[in-house]
Amino acid sequence: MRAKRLAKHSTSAAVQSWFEMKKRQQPSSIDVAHHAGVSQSAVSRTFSGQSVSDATRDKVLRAADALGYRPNALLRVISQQSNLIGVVMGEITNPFYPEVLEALLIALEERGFRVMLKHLNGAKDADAAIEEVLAYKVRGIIVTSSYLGSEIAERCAKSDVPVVLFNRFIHGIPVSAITCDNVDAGRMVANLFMDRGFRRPAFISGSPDANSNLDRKKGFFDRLAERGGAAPVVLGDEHSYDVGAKAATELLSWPELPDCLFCASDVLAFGALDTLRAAGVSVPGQISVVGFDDIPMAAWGAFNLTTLRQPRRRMVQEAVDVLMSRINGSSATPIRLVPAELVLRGTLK
Amino acid sequence: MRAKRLAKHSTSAAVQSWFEMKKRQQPSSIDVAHHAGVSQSAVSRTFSGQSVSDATRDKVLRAADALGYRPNALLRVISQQSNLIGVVMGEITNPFYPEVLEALLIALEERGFRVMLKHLNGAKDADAAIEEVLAYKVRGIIVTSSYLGSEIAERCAKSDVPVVLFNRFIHGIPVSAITCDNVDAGRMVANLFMDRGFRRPAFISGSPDANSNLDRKKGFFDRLAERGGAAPVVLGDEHSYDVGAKAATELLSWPELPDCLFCASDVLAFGALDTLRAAGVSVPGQISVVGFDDIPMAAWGAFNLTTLRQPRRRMVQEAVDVLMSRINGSSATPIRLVPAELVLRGTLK
DNA sequence: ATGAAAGCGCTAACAT
DNA sequence: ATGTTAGCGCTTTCAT
Repeated sequence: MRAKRLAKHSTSAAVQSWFEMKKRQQPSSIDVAHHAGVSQSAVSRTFSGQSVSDATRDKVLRAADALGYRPNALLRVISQQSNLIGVVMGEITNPFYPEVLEALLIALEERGFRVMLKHLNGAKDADAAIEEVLAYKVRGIIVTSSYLGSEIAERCAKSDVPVVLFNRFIHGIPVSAITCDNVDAGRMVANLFMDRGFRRPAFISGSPDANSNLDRKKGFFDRLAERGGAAPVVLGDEHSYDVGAKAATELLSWPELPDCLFCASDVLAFGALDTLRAAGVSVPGQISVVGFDDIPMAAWGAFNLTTLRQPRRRMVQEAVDVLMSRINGSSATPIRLVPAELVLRGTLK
Repeated sequence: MRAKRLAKHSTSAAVQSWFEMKKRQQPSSIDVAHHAGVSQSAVSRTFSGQSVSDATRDKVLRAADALGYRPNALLRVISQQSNLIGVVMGEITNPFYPEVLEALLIALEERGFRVMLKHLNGAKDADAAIEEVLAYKVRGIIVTSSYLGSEIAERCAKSDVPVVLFNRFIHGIPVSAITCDNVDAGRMVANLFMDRGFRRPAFISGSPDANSNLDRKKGFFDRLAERGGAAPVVLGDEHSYDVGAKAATELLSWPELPDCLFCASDVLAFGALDTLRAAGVSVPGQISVVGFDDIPMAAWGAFNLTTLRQPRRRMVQEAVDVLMSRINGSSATPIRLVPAELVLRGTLK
């Protein structure tokens, strides 16, 4: 009966290969049952922690051990529900995200879930990535990408598996989101610059497709305008050290150097800082620099960067909490804006 | 019939809740078949890309769309083989690993596999983590942890799913491994220091449990001894910026500063560099510093660190290749030592 | 406490 | 080309 699935591999003559292949097969609960001289359900009960007599349990465990049996955890997806969570993540090499990923893994595994990780390459394949993950009957999805388009979000909303957006929110559709209050953070930086009396602001931007980046920019620009500040120079188009460095090089060719610089992420700021300093510009003497994220490196002596901290741990905690309550039946799809925290360090005069 | 599984949730009176719950269920191929007026196998064939008439395919797709049906990709684990790969990874926040993870994800997804990611918290739960992943009937496992003990490796060898170790190798058991030739790299650094005429070497160590760390140290120490160099001072016990900084602080209190410093990882070197420079020590004027890994930050202006590059891409490529050949039936369990490459930058005199 | 038997959603033989 | 019928390895009734 079990040999049936082997039929296609074994010719009628090659009887002994049966045994070979049988050995290769992972043993099933039936095999264990036979070996132990009990019913298959006894095996199942033993491993799912139900009431079994000590004698039976003992026989089962002994047989399982002998055969190297391990219950197939995936099969719970049939009789019960899956305990898989899909995590779709872009920009893994931006130091902000490994921190997030680690926290997510810990929080989810702690609650008995396993994670299927899908890599996102820019904005374009977000759609396919989510479809893909959905095919594995995950119990929920966490998408950490600021590139997410709203069409995809709508598709998420249509699917009956709860989706939580991390670092991106979209109003008007029933999808939860946890994100730093980027607009407000941008305003904070504008206020900071105005309060200190700076006159010539500049902004180094991340990807123009990234929502978080746009929000930071918007808050910054709007608030400057409200307070009658000058419109900032804009440079950059991606979150990377090299882009920050290139933007700073461009700044240096300006007739007049800006006196304050807001970078949409810490990595951008690092590139700018290194370039400015290499050119003999004093930071913060001649120009103040503010970053965003507060990744661990921002605190390092080489940078000592004033920045806006995204409270990662808290954001992850909230994201997981929201996902859990949706999995447990809640239909609420809250959008949580977590305030960024200003971290004053040496790059601000 | 399908309502059966709902029985436990619905009381005999609450007939209408049946419908409610039915809506919540993900539709099955049978539902689609009914809706389309075809057999269930027609649905299966449509989605597994077998020969179906255009008319049937059309009916099926239309029905599937109406019902929001999506074939359950996990179930292939039953009739066929799983396409899941377990990736077990520690130290995710060490910048070396996100690079590795990204490359792994891309390579594996490219070949049609999905990854289940398990976080490893130090050495202690490696055993449980691997067991856990094994329970999901993954097709193969990649373990990236230099903390791996040989007992666990043996357990991997016993399991019939192929395991590839990344950054750790163990002789004498049938488990493949891809790792940088750490011993040789350590020797390279020793040679470098001796060639340049340094006399007072120091070494900042990562975790004493980490095999890669020990190998680097061994190669370094052995070669120094062979060439009649002084035995180095040893500091540190973990791969982190703070440990590097603390170690450097200790160095500074020495009566005589070492003239060359080998750090077992780039992050250690960064901490040491920042601390030394902050104390007014000239690098490389008074002391030369060499790191390990060549993570992207090592090339940044702030550090410009001389280091040993681990050829990440190539290592990942090899790891995936070896895993694939094992999955495709090969029983060879090669151990590949990839040579590190010296990258000369500004911190070496 | 235990075994027999009926599914779970799908793929693959088999039959038409 | 299509439908029918067995399974896949497990969990869950249902008897005993």
